[in-house]
Amino acid sequence: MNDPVNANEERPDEYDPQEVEGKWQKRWRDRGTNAVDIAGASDPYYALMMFPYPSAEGLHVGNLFAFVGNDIYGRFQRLQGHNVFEPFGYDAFGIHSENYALKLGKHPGKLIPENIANFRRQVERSGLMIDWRHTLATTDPEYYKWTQWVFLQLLKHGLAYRKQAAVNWCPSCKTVLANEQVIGGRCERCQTPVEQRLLEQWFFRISDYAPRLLNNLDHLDWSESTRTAQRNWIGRSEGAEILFPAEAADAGREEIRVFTTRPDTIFGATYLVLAPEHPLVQKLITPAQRDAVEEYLERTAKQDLIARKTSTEKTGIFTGSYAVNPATGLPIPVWIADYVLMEYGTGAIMAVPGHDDRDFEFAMLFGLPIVRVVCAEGDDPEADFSSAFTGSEGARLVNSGRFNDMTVEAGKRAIVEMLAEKDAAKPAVNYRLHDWCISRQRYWGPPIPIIYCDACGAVPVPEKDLPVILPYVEDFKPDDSGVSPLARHEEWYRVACPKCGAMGRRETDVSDTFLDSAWYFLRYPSVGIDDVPFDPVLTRKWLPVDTYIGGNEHAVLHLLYSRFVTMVLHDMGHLDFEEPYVRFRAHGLIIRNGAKMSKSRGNVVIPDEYIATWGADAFRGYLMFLGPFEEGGDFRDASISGVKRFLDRLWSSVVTAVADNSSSGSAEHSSEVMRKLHQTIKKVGEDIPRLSYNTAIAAMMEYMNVLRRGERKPRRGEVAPVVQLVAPFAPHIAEELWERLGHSESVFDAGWPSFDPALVEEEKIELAVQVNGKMRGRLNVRRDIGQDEALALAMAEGSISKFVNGSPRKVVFVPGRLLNIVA
RNA sequence: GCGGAAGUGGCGGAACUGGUAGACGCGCUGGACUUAGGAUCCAGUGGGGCAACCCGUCCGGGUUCGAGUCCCGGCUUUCGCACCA
Repeated sequence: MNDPVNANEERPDEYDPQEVEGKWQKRWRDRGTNAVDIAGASDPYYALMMFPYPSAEGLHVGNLFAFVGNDIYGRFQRLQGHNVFEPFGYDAFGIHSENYALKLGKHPGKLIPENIANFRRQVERSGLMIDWRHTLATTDPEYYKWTQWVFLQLLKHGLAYRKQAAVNWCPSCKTVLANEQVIGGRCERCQTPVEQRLLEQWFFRISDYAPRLLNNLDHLDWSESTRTAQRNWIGRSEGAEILFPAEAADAGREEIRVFTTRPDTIFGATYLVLAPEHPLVQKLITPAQRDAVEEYLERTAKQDLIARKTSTEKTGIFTGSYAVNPATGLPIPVWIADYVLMEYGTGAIMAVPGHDDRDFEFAMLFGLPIVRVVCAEGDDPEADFSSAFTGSEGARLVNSGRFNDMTVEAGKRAIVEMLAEKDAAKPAVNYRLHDWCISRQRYWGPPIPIIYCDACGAVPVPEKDLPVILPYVEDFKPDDSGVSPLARHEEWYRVACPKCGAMGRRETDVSDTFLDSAWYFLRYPSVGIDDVPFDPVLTRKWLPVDTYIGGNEHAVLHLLYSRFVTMVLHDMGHLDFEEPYVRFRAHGLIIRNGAKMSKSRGNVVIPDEYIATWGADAFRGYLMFLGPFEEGGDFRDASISGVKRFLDRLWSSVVTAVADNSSSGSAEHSSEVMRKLHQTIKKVGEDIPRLSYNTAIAAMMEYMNVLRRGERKPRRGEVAPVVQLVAPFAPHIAEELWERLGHSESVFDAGWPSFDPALVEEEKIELAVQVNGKMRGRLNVRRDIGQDEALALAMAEGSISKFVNGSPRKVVFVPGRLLNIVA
């Protein structure tokens, strides 16, 4: 590796990143360069980055990649004249921190401040334009006081409720997980198979907001991939709810409600299936079947979610009862099977084995009848099945009485209409989105502000009594009792009921970390204000967030929850907007050796050593030059040197220009250099808003190549604008060079250079000449050359005209670009 | 299985609405300056051919004067979701 310190000893004016960066970081602190006038800003711009969980390992390149990408954007907006607010904070509660503390045998309350201090050091060393007066940590009582307040607002408006529910339980983390934290039946954090448990939990009614959360997506300026992920997660399905009359085991009449997206296939519904947890199950078991069914129910109840959700083989049992298919009037058996989920739809389905893969598999296994009711064009309606036919395009209904020959779409409408007349069906919409379980049986989170009283029930802690402080306890290790470690601390949870004064008991669960992060962006401008969570005036000035940049791993978790909380606060009148982020861009992932960075793979890159070797500016530039910001890239340190060389050359060009006093002022400029300069200003200014950072850097490199290959030394006017262009990427060197160019103010207050559109256009161009679409030559001509003249010039070239036999049949001319002679 | 994104030199990647494929960088080759260089500077660098030229953007078709870009079919990689009725 090269050694900038030694190099510096030999040549005093050599670029020494450590010295330059240290100098400017200190000066930014001393001068308050990055501080924003929150109350007085006239042109506010809120450039938000996702706040990190302050891990003990410190900031890794994945974090830094995202932060730098946002910082460049923010600094660019500032150079455009905006008052840019770029705050930073810490998502410091949660299982991450707690598990790590447990591993070390330390208290998270001690560990987190150390980690935060380390993060801050790293972030400052990286040169981010952070206003440190507006930092926050979710673990700060001054912050989580308002997290608890948010919970109380939802409770007050009936959007928080408590229910006993089968929840995802991670036996390793010993806690309940949200559906979003279960990946493929396993715990998101430790990959342990998740089990089912019944616990009393607090839920938020996010499913009530499903339609709005879905519909608003159409109008948000967000990365398409993120919007698609949210749409899929919300999972809207349109169909019908259909009633199947059934006779219970005791001869009573029952109705089984099913949800289907394919009402057109009802003539093929040859049996019904209930989820094992379905409330009608007991009523439908006939005496003859009782033992077998009870045995089955017991077996499925014990089974953990992973076995149930990922098992490929179907299991099930006949109840002994029959229901009536309202379309055919025929009796069909009612089965129980665990492939039907109680959480979705009505917990019961009409099985159409001819046209659903799962039903087909089940019917084959248990010998249930399979009827074809939809037929692709040209297929034989009476042919045997080898698999379910699930297609619909161009298909027609068959074996469906008077609906025969209808298309699938027409059949859907007609059949629901027919059944609706008998009150046996109605159109229905279902969402996959479930209510948000926010209870966590852990220690390291904000206590849920509820007090249970024998007389009054669940009583909210009065807002004036917030925060409910998380007590410092040494004994915070979770156990598998299903209750929080706080439930072992009677001195904490025993408290008077706020309503009646009788002795009550605090809720001992804490809330989900995602609640902490669901509203943090509202707090930043108001940090330091302690009587409201977010000041109405400041909020109106700064929010919603102008640009949010973050990882797509939060496409459905954090981004959906924060949209929900914002909508709720809007509906309550606390906010005058209902979407928190006007513009969201997902950045790519930095991988190493083709794999995602992770501690277990041992391929995590810590920025510190790179910054120590190359400087923050070169490292920032390298991260951005790696590939398109929205796609990420493979980290390989080999090519950092390219960016460093570019900065070295910029440095020496400016130093040379400054030293050469003779050329200051209005010296004549080479027109080639000036043209390239103006083209570069234009390109960089267009690329940054598109987050096309890699091509912006390439453009600056190109310009520097033109400049240094020129006949004479670079002059001020040729280098000063580059210092401004490079400033968002490499802020320290830019400040230093800007100062050396004789400016006393920060380069970030110097504005963005403008370009002369007339200068951007080349007057001489290379016109591409093709014959029959094949490249045959290039003509160096005036930009505004006409077709006839170009053709004449082309035909005069022997190397071109030799491909043209006789006179051209056709000539295609694209002015300024290309001439194609079709012979 | 469903959904998203993507396949371009030795490598990372450029190429806005179809119009000069390979910008920029790494690496590599040669040269200069040097006691030396893993520093710096200069030149070259998709493949084939002495050359004229020919071939080249995952594969196969198609549209077009012209396709990396558009259409149809297939393959591969990758990231989400996954018995959602």
